[in-house]
Amino acid sequence: MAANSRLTIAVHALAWLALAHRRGQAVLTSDEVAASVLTNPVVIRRGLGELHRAGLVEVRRGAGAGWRLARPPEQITLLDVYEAVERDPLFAMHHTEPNLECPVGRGIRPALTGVYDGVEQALRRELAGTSIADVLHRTLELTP
Amino acid sequence: MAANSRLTIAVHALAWLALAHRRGQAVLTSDEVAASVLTNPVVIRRGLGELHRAGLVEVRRGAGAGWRLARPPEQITLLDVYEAVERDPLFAMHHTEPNLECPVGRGIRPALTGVYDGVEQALRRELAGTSIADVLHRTLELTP
DNA sequence: CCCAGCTGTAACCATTACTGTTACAGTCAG
DNA sequence: CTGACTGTAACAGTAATGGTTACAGCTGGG
Repeated sequence: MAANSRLTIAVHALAWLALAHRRGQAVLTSDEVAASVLTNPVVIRRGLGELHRAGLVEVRRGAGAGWRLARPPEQITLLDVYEAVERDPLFAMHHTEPNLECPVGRGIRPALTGVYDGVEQALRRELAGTSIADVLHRTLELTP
Repeated sequence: MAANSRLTIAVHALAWLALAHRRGQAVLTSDEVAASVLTNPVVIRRGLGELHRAGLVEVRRGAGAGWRLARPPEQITLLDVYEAVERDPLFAMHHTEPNLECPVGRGIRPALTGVYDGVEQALRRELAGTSIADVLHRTLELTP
């Protein structure tokens, strides 16, 4: 499925913002986040930009600029993050329309749409059950 | 996520095999399946090849060759198909290992692995609840 | 009011996956 | 033996991703 790491990068950045805030550091620059994720700052700015558009983080420009969470980490779920960074549906339909003269070709798309919708709902329910605060908690728990 | 249509193609092919069998046609060639999906027969042979490796379909070679379901469509779930055609996990980790000197970089991977596993389990449960027979039923229901 | 320091974004590259296509060797029922 | 079909390699076009450089735009603090 050519899985991407955007959700991982975004959650990592948010958890790092949450921890920094708890430690008294109001904002982090894209360079500072990139130093934890170990990637290029532009990749971080792109990812945090999507989260900003979704209202999950705030950004200050100019001197003393940087990023911070727009609301407490308990109130940001992985579903919020998923919706912010993921555009495509889980499963794609046929690239070209199937043969409508075949009974299967005619009815398969709406039938699959129903099933796929159910799967996406299940995935969303699961993602909604975990917050950035939960992730941070488990992260620190695992590395004493 | 660069979603692909392999699951869709595979389910379409299986539903078509199930219907053809019900109509008295023992096997279908890749050309016949391709005519319903409207794609190249090689694409079908590739897809059905994966299903064959997973034991979901049987194939006969030589003259009078073709494909058929290895077991009744009620006993083939979309989870079976998903596992046969999808290799990558739903969400990828960082491409490069994060900074282990950062507490978040150190613990984020196992923390996310736990969450991602839960999501995949939810997705699998959902897929396991639908069989090829169900899909065929809904397909024909929607196109009288 | 200016400037250092940072964001936002365009542009480009290498890599990879997917779909579609041609070609051809291997297989086997009749 | 042969025709019909499978299995698979090889290749092309398209697209997404992650990484990188470059640079215009913004703004708090001096």
